Formats: sequence, C-alpha cells, structure tokens
Amino acid sequence: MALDPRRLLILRDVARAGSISAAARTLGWTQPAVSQHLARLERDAGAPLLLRGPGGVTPTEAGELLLRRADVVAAELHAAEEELAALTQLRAGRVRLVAFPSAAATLVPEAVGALAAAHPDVTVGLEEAEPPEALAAVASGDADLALVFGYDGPPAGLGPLVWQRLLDEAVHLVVPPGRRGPGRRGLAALAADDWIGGCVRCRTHLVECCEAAGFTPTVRHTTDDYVVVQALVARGLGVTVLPASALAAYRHPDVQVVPMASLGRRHVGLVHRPGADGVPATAALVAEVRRAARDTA
Amino acid sequence: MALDPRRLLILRDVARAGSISAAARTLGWTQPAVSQHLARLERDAGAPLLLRGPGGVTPTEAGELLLRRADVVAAELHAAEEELAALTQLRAGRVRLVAFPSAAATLVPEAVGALAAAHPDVTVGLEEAEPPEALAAVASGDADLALVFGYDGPPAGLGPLVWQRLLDEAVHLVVPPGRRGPGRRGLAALAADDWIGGCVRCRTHLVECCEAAGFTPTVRHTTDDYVVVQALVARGLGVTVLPASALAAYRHPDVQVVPMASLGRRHVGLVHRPGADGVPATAALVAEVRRAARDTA
DNA sequence: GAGAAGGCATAACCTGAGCTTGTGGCCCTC
DNA sequence: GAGGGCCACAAGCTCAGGTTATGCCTTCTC
Repeated sequence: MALDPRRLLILRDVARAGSISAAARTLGWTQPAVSQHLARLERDAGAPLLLRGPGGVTPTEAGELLLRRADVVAAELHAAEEELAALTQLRAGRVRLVAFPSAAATLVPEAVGALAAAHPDVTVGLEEAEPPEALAAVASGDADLALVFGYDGPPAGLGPLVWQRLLDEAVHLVVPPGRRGPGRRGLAALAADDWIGGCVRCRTHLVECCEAAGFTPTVRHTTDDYVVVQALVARGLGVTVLPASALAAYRHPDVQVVPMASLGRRHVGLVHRPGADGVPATAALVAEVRRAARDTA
Repeated sequence: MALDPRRLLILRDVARAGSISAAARTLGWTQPAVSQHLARLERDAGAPLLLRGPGGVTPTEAGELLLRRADVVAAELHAAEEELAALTQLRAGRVRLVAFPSAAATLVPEAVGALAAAHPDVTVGLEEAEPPEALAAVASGDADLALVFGYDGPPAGLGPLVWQRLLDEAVHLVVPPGRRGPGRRGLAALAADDWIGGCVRCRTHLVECCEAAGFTPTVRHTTDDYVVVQALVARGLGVTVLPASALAAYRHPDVQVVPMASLGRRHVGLVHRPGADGVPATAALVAEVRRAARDTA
C-alpha cells in the first residue's frame, strides 16, 4: 500500500514519454525494467494506472491522480537539488561565528572580509564571547564556529567538540616605564604589585601563574581591553600580562614588555561540532581564519 | 547528485525521531541500516545534513533545507494514498459510458441506478451512440465503457478492445395485423413489401438477411425508435424486424411477431480497453450491467 | 495476407543495493 | 570506572531490481 516515490517518478517519465519503451530509452534502461516498476506500483496502488493500448499507454483516473502528485514531488526534488548546489558552491549559506574580543578585532575582520569578497552571498553572523560562553554556544547549536583560546592547551570543557589549533603565542609581562624587570626571582618579585586582570579565563591563568610562583596577586583593576590595560600600566597603576598578539595589535609606547616563559603560552584555535567542518560555508570560513592566522604568525 | 526521495523521507524520520537509533526503532530496522542511508544521502547531497552529537543529531542548514522539501514530498505521498483509497473503495471515481439507444432505455438505467445507490460518489457519464461511434469513443479514450451489439457475433472493428458478451437475443419479423405469415418461403415472401429500417448497423443486417433470401428490400421508412416502428407496422405501412428485447420493452397490441431463425441473433455486450476492467469504478459498473443483463434474460 | 515493426508481458538469470549481525569508539551518567 | 546510549565501520547474506530472451498482440506496408 505504501507507494515508493521513485516509482511515482518512473510513472511520470512513462506518461511523458508516451510509452513504456520510450521511457526506458530515456532512462537508459530496458523495457522490462520499467514494466516491472509499473506493475509493482499498480500492485501497491491497488488499481491500474495506465491502460496499455497500441502505440503506447494512457493514464487512468488513478494514474492522472498520481501524475499530479508526482509532478509536485519532482519539482520539490529539483528545487532541493538547486538549493543544495547553491550551498555547496557557496552561492548561499550562513555561518554563525563566536569569537573572543581581541580575536574579533584582528583575525576575524580579515577572515570574514576575505570570505565576503570571495563569496558575497555567504552571510557570516559574528558574536563576541569569552571561550566558556563560546563553547556553550557551539555545543548548543547556537553557533557554528567558535574562536577560542586556552592556556597551555585547548580550553577546558570541550566535550565532544572538535578543536583546531590555529596558533600559539607567548604571554608577556607588561610593566610601567622605568620599572626594573623581575630578574631571576621571576614573578615573585611582583608579589606586592597591583595587578590588572582581563577576562575571567585570563585572570584565572594569571592567578595560577602567580600562585605557582608562591603568591596570590592583588587584582586591583579588571578590563579585557588591551588598549585600556596598557594605558593603566603606562600610568604606573599596575602590572599585567598580555599575549603577544594583543601587543602586536597595539603597543603603548611607554610600557615595558618582558618575555617570561613561566607565564606559559596562549593557544588560539577554532572549535566546532564534529562534522561541522564539512559544511561548505563553515569550511570556507575555517579556511579563511586559518589563512589569516598563518599570515599574522 | 540525484537525490533518492526515499532517503529524503528517511532523513525526515530521523529528524523527527531525534536520533538515528530512534528512527531505526520506529522503522523496524537496525541502526546501521538508517546510518548507511543517511551516509549515502549526504554523499549524494555533497554536504553534511546532520551533525552527530551526544544523545542525537541536529540538522545542518542543508539538512533543514531538505527537511522542508521532504515534508512536502511526504504530504503529497500521503494525499495520493488517500485519494487512491477513495478510488479503490468507490468513494470517488468516474465512468464514461456509451450505449446504443435501446440499451440506454432498459439495461442502463437499471445498472446506473443500482451503482448510484450503492456508491453515490461514483459519477457515471452516459452518452448515446450506435456501436461504431461507441467503439471509436472507447478506442480513443473518450469513453471507458461501451454497450454495443453485433449480429451473429461481436461487432466488427473491435481492434484491441475487449468484448464481454452480455446476452444473445432472437430477431423477430414484425408484420401488420391480419397479414399472413411468410410460411415456408421465408423472407422471400416479403420481397415486394415496404420495409422499415432502423439504425445503419441494423439496416445493414436486414439487407444482408434479405439478400441471403434472394432479394433486395425496399426500405421506405427509417427510424431507430422501436415504438415508432411498431406504430408504422400496425398501420400497415411496412414490415420490419426487431430484436426480442425491443419487443419485451414495448409491444404494440396490433402487430404480429413472427420468430424467424434466418434473421439471426443479436449479440449485446460490453466493450472496453484492455485492462479497463481493473479500474474500480469501471469494474463496478460492468458488474451492475452484467447483473441487469442477467436479470432481464 | 505475409512480413516487418513497435508495443507489452513473462520467465529466468545474476549482480549489487541494502538489509543484517558484530564490533569498537566516544560521550554522558550514576 | 562500570554501564548505557549514541554513532560509524566491516563483513556477510538475501532479495530487489536490473538484465537477456522470448512470445503475443496490433498496426502498417507492400
């Protein structure tokens, strides 16, 4: 009783061709193949669909009925293939990207700009969020791609998500002008200083590094804006740490930058759901972000 | 690249069930079966359609696209099955019947009336036509069923059409009141009479019978109305032949009816295109006509 | 009318699509 | 860390769905 939609399309071909043999020729099949499909369809339908006459075949009332439906099915199928082709050829599509703020200011504009230039009909939605929220957005399906970072490895809480490393960068100590470096004592030399913290994740890393050096930092100021941070440091209001890319993007002329291995390295990467890198629009954006990362490295 | 509509429906089942395993359970299949169908569909589509996450699966942009189309396809299929069921259960349908005039006055009303009573939603279109035109109508597809007759066998020119014999009837000589019968001389005794002819086919048969008896009849009057014919005969305006059923339907009190084997027999039957007797509505009407013929015989 | 041509169905065969079972990996939950 | 749910992958087996071969039908042509 259940109709096979493929046979509906075959019925349509036969009706258009006017005979079973003619339909077989257009399908590149033999006549019995088509004949058997029709016989099966008629059995499933419970009524004759075509009357076999000399020189061809004419639909019955039931046949006409199915032909009307088959036309709709064929149209839907064709439209689906068209839309699908648009997606795979990047003539359509949408990517929802979540990125952490400093990336949004550097990598993202370059990548999104390049994608828009190459494929103007692919739309990119950008949202700023720190790694934990970004991961949640991707995991829940609210975003397709997240630009996130972690210290000394991928961020925690990846779950089933896929991590694609983009670049590692050093984390530097940033101190006011004229201030002497920490020397061999390392971070411990700054135990008494006021500290400027960034986002939650960065501050956590900062605190961990300090505690590894034997003290708990006094975090007096908090901002994740690396321009603001440097302005505060330049005025002597505190010390901080900044990843190399933030300093590459903007470097206040007065601050001192001190490389320190004990501050670890920041790992920047893309995160998406497994398989999402097969989605054409997402893959294209991933490629552009990777290119941008390679260019800035 | 060509999408298999069956897999589209499977995709739909999976999306509705929320996971491949759940869809497999509702389909009564195993999980790998569904998994393979999806893999093939994604290959044909050229893009991932579902992202596999923990606890189930969520459609991609391409997947959503196909799901919308699949909904339409499923709706069409369902509607087609509904309409088909209506046809096979005689809750809908149409039969176009062509019948020769005297049948239209006797068999047809009974049969069509019975069909209408049993299946009020099946519509019957009736048209009157003599056998040759009736056969042409069926052959060309303008009619589904024809009630026709032939003398001493099925009518000529059947071609590929199917003949279903309904009944045979005697053909009687009809002469004015008081007139002596033909006796052993047979038809030849009426060589000098005026004859009343019916339709073309009937007159042809009349002429053939007379010529077999050695003369060519003078056909003075022509009408295919058996009431009119008998009125003419009753007034002594001519002689004629009439099939038994015409005389059973109406018998003028004054005419004499003389059975004559040499007038042959008239064969009444149904004609349809091969396979048309499988069409539910047509089959139902055929059955009613046969019943009516059996009852009148 | 005999033959050729074109249509369809049927039968028998054979390959591969599409099921199955079995297994392993991954994630989450308890 | 044991258990359960999800998935993909691999290998096997069965039958759907092709094929070729054949026969019958009607129509057209000479």
